[in-house]
Amino acid sequence: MGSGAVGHRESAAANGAGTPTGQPLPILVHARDIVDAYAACDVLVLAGETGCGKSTQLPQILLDNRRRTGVSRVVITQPRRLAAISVAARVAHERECELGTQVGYAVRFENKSGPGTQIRYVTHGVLLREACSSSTASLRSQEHSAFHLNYDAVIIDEVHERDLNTDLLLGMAKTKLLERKGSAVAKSDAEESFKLVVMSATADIAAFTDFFSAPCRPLNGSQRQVHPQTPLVVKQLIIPGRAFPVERLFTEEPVQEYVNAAVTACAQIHADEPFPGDVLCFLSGQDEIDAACALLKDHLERYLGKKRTKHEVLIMALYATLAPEEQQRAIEPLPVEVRAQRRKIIFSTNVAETSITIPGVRYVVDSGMCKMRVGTSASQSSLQIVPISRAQAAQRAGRAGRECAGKAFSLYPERALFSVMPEFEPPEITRCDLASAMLTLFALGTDVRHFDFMDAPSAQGVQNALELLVDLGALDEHCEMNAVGRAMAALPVGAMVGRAFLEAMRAGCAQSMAMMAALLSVEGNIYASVRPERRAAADKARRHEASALGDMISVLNVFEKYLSLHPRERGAYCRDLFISARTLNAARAAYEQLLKLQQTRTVRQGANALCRDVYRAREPSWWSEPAGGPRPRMQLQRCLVAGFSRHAASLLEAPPSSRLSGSPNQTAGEFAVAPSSSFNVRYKGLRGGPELFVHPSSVIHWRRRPPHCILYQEILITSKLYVRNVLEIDSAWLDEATGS
DNA sequence: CTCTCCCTT
Repeated sequence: MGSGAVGHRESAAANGAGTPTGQPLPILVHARDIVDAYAACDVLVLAGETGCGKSTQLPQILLDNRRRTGVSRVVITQPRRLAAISVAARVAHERECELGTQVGYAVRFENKSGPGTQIRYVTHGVLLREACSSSTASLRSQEHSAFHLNYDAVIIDEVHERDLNTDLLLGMAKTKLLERKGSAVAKSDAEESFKLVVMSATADIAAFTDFFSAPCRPLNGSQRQVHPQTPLVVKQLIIPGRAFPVERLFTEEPVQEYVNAAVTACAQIHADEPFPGDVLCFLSGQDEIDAACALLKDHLERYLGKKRTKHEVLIMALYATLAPEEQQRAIEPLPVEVRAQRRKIIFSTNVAETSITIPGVRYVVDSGMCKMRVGTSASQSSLQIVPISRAQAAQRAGRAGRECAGKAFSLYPERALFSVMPEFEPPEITRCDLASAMLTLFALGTDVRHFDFMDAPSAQGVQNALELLVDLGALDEHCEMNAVGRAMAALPVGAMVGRAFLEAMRAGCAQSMAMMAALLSVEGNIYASVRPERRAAADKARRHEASALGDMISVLNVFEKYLSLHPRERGAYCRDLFISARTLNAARAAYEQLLKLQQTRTVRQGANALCRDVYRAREPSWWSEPAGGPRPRMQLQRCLVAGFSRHAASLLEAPPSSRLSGSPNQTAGEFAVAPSSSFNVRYKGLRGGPELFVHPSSVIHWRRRPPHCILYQEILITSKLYVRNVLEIDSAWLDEATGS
C-alpha cells in the first residue's frame, strides 16, 4: 500500500492531518508537484510557511510514493529536541503505528527508533554525530562514503534558522552529493545514493538554491577538485502558507523607553480591541519582562480598579529558564467561557518567536529588541540588547495570525525595518567559537580549510580555533587530526573540556572529571536564580558545600552529594541549597553519557595517545603527589589545567595589607567569616591582555587571601571583564601542562 | 560587588 497514487494522502487527512475547519493541509494539495520535483532533482529546496504541514507530511509523501521517489527510509532533522519528539509522535499517530517502530525519533539521551524505522526524526546534532561515526567506520574499511547512513532521503528542516549544525550539514551534504555525482559511473550502487531536501519556513530560499547550484567553493579559495564538477540539479518549490492576514502598525518616531511603551500599548489594546484575543509582547529578557508585568498591573489597577483588573486580565511572563510548569501556565489558553470578557497578556522573550506557540494570540506588541551573545570566542562574550532582524520582525508579527486575522503593533517606525535592522540575523557560524565545529568536520573526513561553507566563518576565528586545537594536541603541526583529536571529536563537550577529560583518563581520575565535564557543559548555572530577599539565605546554604579551591570544585561537591542521595531525597536537597534540580539532572545525564563513551575505542585510543605522544619527555615524577600526602582534588585540578591552560591568570598585585582581614598565620585555603576584601583584586591572563576581575558570584570572594594563580571557564564582559567559574591552581602545573 | 537571548552532540 502507499505505492502509486499521490491521492493516497487523503487517508492521512481523514486521520486528522487536515485543518480544524476540515480543509486539507496546503502541502497535501501540492503533493504531486513535490513528488515530480523530487524525482527530477538532486536537491529540493522547499519553502513552506508555518502551518503548511511540511514537517509532518513531506516524509510521508516521499514514502507513500516510493515507486516514483525510491524512498523507503528517510531522516528528517530538527533544530530542537522537543520539535523532533513531538513531530514524530504526531506522525506516528497519523500513521497509526507505535512510536519507535515505523516512525521514530532520536535526540541526545533518547533513541526511540529501530532497524524497521522508515521515518526517523532527529536533531541536527544527532545526524552530524551519526555521520561522524559512519565516516570513521568507512575510513577504516577504506571506503570514503561519509554521510552514507542508509537513508534514501535526508531532509534538513528549518534551515532558515541557520544555526551552526544546520550550516555544517548543508556543506557536508553538498560535498557528498557532488562527490557521488562525479563518480556516478563507478558507484552505481543504489545504496550509496541519497537525495537532499532542505525546508525553510520563509520564502527567501534563493540563497539556498544558489548555494547548491554553485560548484564547490572551498574556504581557502584553492581549486582543490577531488571530483569532476557536474552541477547538482536543484529544484525549488514554494508552498503557500495558511496564515491569516496580520495588519502591521508602526510608531511615527523611535521609542525611547520601550518597556514603558510596551506596557502602555498592551493596556491600550486591552481597552480598544475586540474580544476574544490575547496579547503577546516581545521584550529582550527576564529583567524587562518582570518589570513590565509589575508596571502593567499597576497601570491597569489605576485605570480599571483592582477588581476589574483581576477579573479582566491575566498577566503572564514567559522565558526559557522558567520552570516547565510555569511555562505551561503561560501557554494554556483561557477557558472558552471567559474569553469574551477576559484577556491574557504575555510578556515573552524570543522563545515565543519559534520554539513555543501560544494559542489564542491575536495581538502582538514588538519592542524590536532582543539579546544576543556577542564575541567570536566561547571564552569571551557579552550579552547585548540589539535590534532584531527584519525576518525576526516578520516572524514576531506573524504570531498574531495563527488562528484568525490579527494585528501587530511595532514600537518602532516602519523605516527602522530598513535603517536599523539587518535583513537576517548573522548565521551562527559567523559569530561563534569554531573549535568544536572544526573537530566535527575533521571527524567527518573534511578539512575546514577546504570546506564549502554557505557563509564563511571569519579567517581570524578559524585561525584561533586551529591554534587552540594544535595547543591541545588534537592536531599535529600540519593541522592533521590525530588520535587525541578523534577522541575529542567523539566527546559531546567543548574542546578544552574534552582534553581535560582525556587527561583525567590517563591520570586515573576519569570518574570525577566526567562529573566536572558534565557540570562545565550543562547550560546555565546550577545555582538557580534567587529573589533578592532570599539571596542571603542562598549564600549561606551555598557556602556550606563550598570549597576554598574555587567554584568548579564547590559545584563538584554539590553534584557528588546530589548523586549520592536517593532520587527521592534530591528534590529537597536542591530546594535547601537553592540549586536548580533541572540543571543537575541534565548534568547527571551528561555524566552517564561520558562514562559510557569512556569505554569506546576511539576515546580510549585518544587517552592512550596522550600518554605516548605528549608525555614521553616528561619527568616520571609528574604525577607524584607532594610531600604531606595527596590532596584528593589535586589530580583533578592538574587535569583541568591541561585543558584550560589558555584560561589561566595570575594575580596582578597583592592588595594593600590593610585590606586583608586574616591574621598572618592563617592559610590561604580558608574562608573568612565575612566576604573578604578581594573585590578589587585584579588578574592578568598569562598571554597578556586586559585586566580581569573575579566575578562577584565566585566563592573566591569568601577567601581571606586571593589565590596567586587561577583558571576560569569564561570571561563575561559587562561593567568590567569578569572571570566566571574560577579554580585555584599551582603555577607549576601550568609549566608542566604547556611543556615550558 | 553581579547575573542567565535562544539552541544542541
